[in-house]
Amino acid sequence: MPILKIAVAKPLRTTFDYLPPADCDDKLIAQLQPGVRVEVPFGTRRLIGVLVSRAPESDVQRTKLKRAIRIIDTTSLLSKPLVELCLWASHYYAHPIGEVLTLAFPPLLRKGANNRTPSNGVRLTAEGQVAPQGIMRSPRQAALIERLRMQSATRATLKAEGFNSSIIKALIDKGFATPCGLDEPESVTTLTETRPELNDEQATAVKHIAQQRGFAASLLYGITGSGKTEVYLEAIANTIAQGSQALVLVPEIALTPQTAARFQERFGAAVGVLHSGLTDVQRAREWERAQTGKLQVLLGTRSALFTPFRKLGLIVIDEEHDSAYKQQDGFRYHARDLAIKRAQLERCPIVLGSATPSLETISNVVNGRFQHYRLRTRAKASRLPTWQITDVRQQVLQAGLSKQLIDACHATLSKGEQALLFLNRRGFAHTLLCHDCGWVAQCDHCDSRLVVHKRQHRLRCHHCQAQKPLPSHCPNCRSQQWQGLGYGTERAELALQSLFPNTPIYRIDSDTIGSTAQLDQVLDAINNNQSGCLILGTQMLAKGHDLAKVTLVGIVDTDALLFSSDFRAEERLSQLLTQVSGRSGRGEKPGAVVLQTHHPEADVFRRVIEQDYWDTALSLLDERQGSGLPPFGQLVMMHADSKDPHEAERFLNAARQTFTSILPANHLLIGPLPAPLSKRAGKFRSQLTWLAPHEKNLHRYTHLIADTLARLPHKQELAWSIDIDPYDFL
DNA sequence: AGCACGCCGACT
DNA sequence: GTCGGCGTGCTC
Repeated sequence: MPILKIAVAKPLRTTFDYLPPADCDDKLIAQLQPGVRVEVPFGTRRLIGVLVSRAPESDVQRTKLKRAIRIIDTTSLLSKPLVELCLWASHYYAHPIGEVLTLAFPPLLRKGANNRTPSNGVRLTAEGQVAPQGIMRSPRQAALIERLRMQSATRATLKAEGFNSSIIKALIDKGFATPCGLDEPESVTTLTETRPELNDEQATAVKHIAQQRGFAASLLYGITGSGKTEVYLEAIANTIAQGSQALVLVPEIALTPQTAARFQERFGAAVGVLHSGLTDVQRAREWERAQTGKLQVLLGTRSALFTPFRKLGLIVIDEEHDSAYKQQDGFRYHARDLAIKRAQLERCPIVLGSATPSLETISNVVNGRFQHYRLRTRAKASRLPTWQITDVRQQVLQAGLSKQLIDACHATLSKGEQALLFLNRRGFAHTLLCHDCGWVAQCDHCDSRLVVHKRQHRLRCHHCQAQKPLPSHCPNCRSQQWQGLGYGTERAELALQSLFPNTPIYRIDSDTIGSTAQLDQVLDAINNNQSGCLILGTQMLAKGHDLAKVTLVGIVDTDALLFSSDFRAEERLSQLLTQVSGRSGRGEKPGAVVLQTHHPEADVFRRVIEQDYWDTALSLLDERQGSGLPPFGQLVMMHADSKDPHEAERFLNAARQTFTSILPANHLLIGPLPAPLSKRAGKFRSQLTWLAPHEKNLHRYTHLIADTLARLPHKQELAWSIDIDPYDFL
């Protein structure tokens, strides 16, 4: 008796064995592909599961086996490489298989809804698949069955092949075929004539990518404004010309209507866009367009990686260094790393683009696994900015700004140009302090201070949802002598308004910008500004937005990153400084960067200014090698949290005991230590770090570790998770 | 994760 | 005497 191994969308790390539904014959079962959805009884409930594999026998006792209720899909809606990717990812990240496979379906289909609304296509049903003898006396119908067994087709196509609608109808009436939404691929409507003129470097990259057959990974390393997007567009055009589809991933914040418009201008209706703002119906539509081959280009964020394609011919990862590609909760995958795996499975090229590539990627270039194309020329012939480091020690700052920076702003504005001030902290002041007794406003649920948001008249925690009104007097001593410590963007904006009373000031942070459309609007307003303005913003500004009139960038305060315990802090700071400074001087005018710091002597500043990013990264990589940290070893982080102050640590301690006996001596266990924010949202958090040297069968240990954690007795309220290749240590 | 089974306190 | 608290263990 054949057995169906089914994954259900629950945090269970195994598949479950089922007997086929009662009304299915063996031939049909033998044809079922992995990825097919199956409804199954599970405990007391019914669930939609996904077929992972078939097996002749089961290890489970015969009496315990249940029958599946129904097979939902006759053919898998997920492509074969995508199913393989899910299985691989579940294994690599030690994440429950059912939850990974579920991610590959749009929400509408997870509940078992039928994919396609009946439309102009026809495909065989389960009964039609298994060569029914009964209709063989109708040769035309038999021929149509044979035809459809090759591939489903639209009615128009079938008609052209000589099958009139009465034959099709007869098959449908007998239940051998069913209508489905198999449209013809939409033609690429507008391959715009006004292609940008490519320079030699761009043309070389495009040419080489076009020559790649099968899997090949390339880094497109180009400074800001060097025209990476033109290379993407041209490479995609080549892919489409060969009848294949292209997938483009961008970080969440970079997926603005502006970005989408750029692809749509070039490829018209052949472009699909997946982002967080879509409704379930819209999402299912784009998914289906990719799956059936109706779209040629899919532009999306992280999760778009799990979209099925009919024929994937190219993957592009823009801003590949961006940490937004790493999912930070639940299924903690890295979309860039998985994209590389997917390209291998799809046997297609992948292009990673960045002005500041990650050390992982640079390492792959150095050891020859990745091709490397460098774009040195700035598109508009503008020069790199000049740097000025300002020592703010013992200086009296106004609005958090040094005299040098304020003067530079005045000079810039007087020329009618724009200045961008980068301040990576939201709100008014990061701490509310009572001047008379020293009382400080703390979050009740986290181990952190509340941030003053003056306009909203509230205190807000930036680590959980907690907020409360600003107190009128100190709860400790009744004093009303409040002091707000530190400058957030809100406070800086107010202060700037009095320093520059006649200058428009645009503040860009997650408090002022609610949607990508809104961001687009503000960016448009800035680009249309004629007489100079100030732009004040957080991280949101560091990304590749085009601000052509900015000639001065002020980096107000990044000193916190100098002392971060994160081993990637210096890499990140180098990337941040390079990216932010790249905002300066993108037009014809040269740019300047003013960097404020309490540690002007720090190595990282010298490197970023004197060397180009590549050399900085090579030095960092060298240092990384000595420590055995990624990419020279593998890091795994185990998190636990609980309302009980000690339970999480107790749990991880017990885990560590077991691991010590499992792991070889050259593996390093660190902790358990309190998480950097040891109390967050009312939970006490602890973490155990595992650093392993690279070896072929590392995942074997990973699974032993995950199984150990799953088996370890613990209180109900304790939650644990495992993070392979962690990015954030918060 | 759910959901059921299971053994101890305050209510119709 | 029962309703229900959430501890623990299973789901093919």
